[in-house]
Amino acid sequence: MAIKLYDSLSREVRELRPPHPLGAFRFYNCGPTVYAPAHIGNFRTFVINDIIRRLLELEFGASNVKHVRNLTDVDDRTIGQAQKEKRPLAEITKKWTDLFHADCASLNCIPPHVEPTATGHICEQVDMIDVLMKKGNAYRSADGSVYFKITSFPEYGALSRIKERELKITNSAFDADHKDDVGDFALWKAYKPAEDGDVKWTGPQGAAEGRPGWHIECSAMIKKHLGDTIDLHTGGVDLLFPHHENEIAQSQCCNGTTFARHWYHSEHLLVDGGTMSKSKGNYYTLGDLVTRGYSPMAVRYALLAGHPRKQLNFTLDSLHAAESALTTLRAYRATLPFTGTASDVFTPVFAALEDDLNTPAALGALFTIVNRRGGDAGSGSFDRVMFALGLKLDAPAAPTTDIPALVKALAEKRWAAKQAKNFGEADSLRRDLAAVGWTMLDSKTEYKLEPLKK
RNA sequence: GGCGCGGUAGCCAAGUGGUAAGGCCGAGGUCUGCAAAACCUCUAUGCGUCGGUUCAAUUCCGACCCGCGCCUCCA
Repeated sequence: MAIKLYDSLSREVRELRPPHPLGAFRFYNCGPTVYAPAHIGNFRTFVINDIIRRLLELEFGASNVKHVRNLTDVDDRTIGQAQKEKRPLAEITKKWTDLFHADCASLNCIPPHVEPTATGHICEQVDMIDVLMKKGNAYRSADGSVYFKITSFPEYGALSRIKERELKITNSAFDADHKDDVGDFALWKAYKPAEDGDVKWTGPQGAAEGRPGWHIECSAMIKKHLGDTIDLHTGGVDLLFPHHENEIAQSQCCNGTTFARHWYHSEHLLVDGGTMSKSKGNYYTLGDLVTRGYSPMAVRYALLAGHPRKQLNFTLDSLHAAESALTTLRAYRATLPFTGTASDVFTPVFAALEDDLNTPAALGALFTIVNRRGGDAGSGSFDRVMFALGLKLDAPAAPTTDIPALVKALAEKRWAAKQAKNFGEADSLRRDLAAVGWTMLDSKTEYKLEPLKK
């Protein structure tokens, strides 16, 4: 089968073309800015991109996919955070990079093959800016910054359909900058001692010391690690303009060829029907949800429960639903005969995924099959589905908690009473256990202790 | 103002020009001393409102109402 995916540039669902003859399928996904913990909205995008990665591997073979995702470790926000904490930039970005990696692992996201950083590619960025200045696509401003001249690129706006004249003229746009045109964007930002601390590098020829603008990093890292043309470029919708529009302008003017053959943008996550914000109290990181007793796998499931190109309303109830659904899948997996991957009972699930990444339809198809039982479903074919969705069923439903001695003692007592068929006492002890927040799950020969769910 | 998306059962959420996937919750049942798990059954004559096209519309068209996103560095 072929993977069909919406293309934001042509605005139609198109087949993802096979890798070009010279090598692997080149896939770039805009990564996080590492100045704070990523929130679950960020992870919606990364989980969706993880599904794309998995489908590409299934379609073209794992060795024929090259996946690159960057880390933005120098920009206004990272520098601002370093200044606020009065610590070196690298220390701040290392801390949040480590947490990001840990969260991705918890969510069972396959790491990209290359994870370049902006600070690790200053030369490459400067080189591109040099070329753009020489070609007349960029100019130095009075303060030594360098701007891209959007009128030099007639196709500017093709991706976002935003025309130059529609850009709002804000005060700040003219106050702080020295650009010729509101639409022009920074390739290089001149050093500002009051704001930038000690963060500065030697700039392009003729420019002041400073740091790269945000957009150029992706263009430079893509050029270095994937080449002048890539097969798929993805990110959240918010990046469509200006970030991706600007990437196209920079890369195509510099390289003189098509930048990305396919663009894909996932929609935002809403929480309780609205935008997440710290002030509304609906801003969640993965850590917040784990602290509340939800498993990372349930978070992943919940993030897949809506169509990636539609806003998804995330609620704590949806996490309950996800935990229950995963329990059902675990139980189903346990009933399957041990077999290879030959069966095609799960074809509808893959068909849904390959039809523009319809994850909710895929989950629907999966449960339809699960509920019907029968067919020649076996563990191998089922595990292949779980791989595509990235659902790890062997992960515990919730982190195990240490069992207090008191609870253990009560449980032993009740088990003894039950064995003696002293059911009155056994029931009474069950109530005592509930009072301290625990419950006993009996089987014929043994029991298990679990914390009571709220 | 410009560009774009959406309104489907208590909640979340697919989908189609021909009569509403799936998950959660809820109800009933089987099985367990009880509880839990598991399994079985049930749960939208209805898809924002009003018109139109059609043999047939939730699905196409128009208007309207409501919600959401982006419009210079937010995934």
